[in-house]
Amino acid sequence: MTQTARYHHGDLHATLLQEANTLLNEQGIEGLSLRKLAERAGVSRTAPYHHFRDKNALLCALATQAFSQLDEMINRQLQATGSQEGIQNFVCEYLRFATENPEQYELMFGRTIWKGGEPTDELKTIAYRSFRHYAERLATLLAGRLPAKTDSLRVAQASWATVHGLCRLLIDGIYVNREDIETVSEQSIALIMAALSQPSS
Amino acid sequence: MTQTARYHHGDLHATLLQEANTLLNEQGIEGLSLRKLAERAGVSRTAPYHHFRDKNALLCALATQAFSQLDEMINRQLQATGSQEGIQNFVCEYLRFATENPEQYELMFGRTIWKGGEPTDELKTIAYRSFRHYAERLATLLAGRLPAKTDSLRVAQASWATVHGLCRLLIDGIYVNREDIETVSEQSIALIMAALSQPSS
DNA sequence: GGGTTATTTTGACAGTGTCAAGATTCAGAT
DNA sequence: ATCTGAATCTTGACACTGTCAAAATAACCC
Repeated sequence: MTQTARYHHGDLHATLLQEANTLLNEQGIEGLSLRKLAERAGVSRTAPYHHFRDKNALLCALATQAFSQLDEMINRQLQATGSQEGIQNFVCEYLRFATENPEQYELMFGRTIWKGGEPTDELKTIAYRSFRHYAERLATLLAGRLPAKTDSLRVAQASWATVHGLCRLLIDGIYVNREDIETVSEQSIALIMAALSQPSS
Repeated sequence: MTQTARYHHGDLHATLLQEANTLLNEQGIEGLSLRKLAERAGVSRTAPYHHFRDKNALLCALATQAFSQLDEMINRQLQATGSQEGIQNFVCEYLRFATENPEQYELMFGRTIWKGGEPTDELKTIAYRSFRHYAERLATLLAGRLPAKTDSLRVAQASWATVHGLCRLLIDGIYVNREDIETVSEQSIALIMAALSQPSS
């Protein structure tokens, strides 16, 4: 009954998720090992295996959490307000999300989960839903302004890819200047929105 | 003097690079270990350390090779021909480069080298030079067609980020449909070029 | 031939994910 | 209250990984 050294931890599942998150932020994906994690939780090396089938399962759980934050941010930020400004703000917020939690972002979109170990159904669901929400909101914002042959889904994919690409260049350490990235995205949006102002093509 | 089982390998350095490349293509970065590599080269586990200081050094050498291919492709593909078509072809070729050698691309732009282990000076040089070549050629192609406030460097950064983002989504296994990616990039280019046709803004 | 240097080897160490077997505790039914 | 089965946790082990130290072997130059 004493709080130190009881056989059962009490709520290991939650503790693991929490501690894994701080370990992830501190040391990155590469530094996140199950053994370190177990030690931090004050538990044996194999104890986590009774709460997560795999290391992959743990990572997927973390990524799922992060995606739900992102999804919430999308829905909050992309309300149908003034279009250009709204999009500008969203991108700004997206960049902040990625650069303030680079390791989480890497986990969410990195090959560790998506290519290496199979992503959970839960994760796939929320990830694709997040993008669908983005695409829907963006379509609403751009309604009637797209040239005839232009599919709004393609615009959503292209714009997401652009922001994602910028984030990766920054996060992976290839491009370092955060401010530049911001002006790049601003100019891109301005350019495209200028193109969309003119009807048809 | 017999070709089997002589103490000195003869040209281990080159053999290592070559074998590392095939191992990379077969099993990906995660599957590329120095020990497997050494075994394939028919040599002891620590032999490679006399030709490459680190595993990181080996990876950087591989990436440098790949970047020189990319650089060559850029210079070949982006000759000052008809602008829209030329850019279209370049993007197409870039996508091919990335999707046909996904592991090389991952190595070139991935965090393993850029964030994890410090990139070699040689690698940094050729990587940045490749981008500079791209930016210069693109600036030539778009000369006089950009709106007043638009910096051609920013356009280069944004467009590279877009294609890079698409490649990563594909390579990391997040987005799977290769053909979609192609139409996305085509539509993006068409949209932007349409915007650039109108003078000023 | 002798000595220096380059190359390769074996041995070792600290890490990693994960499986198998045993120990301990909890919860529900009798 | 006690027995029983399930949940939880632990120790031991295995096959990997990168990398260092020290010894062995070959090449090369004078």
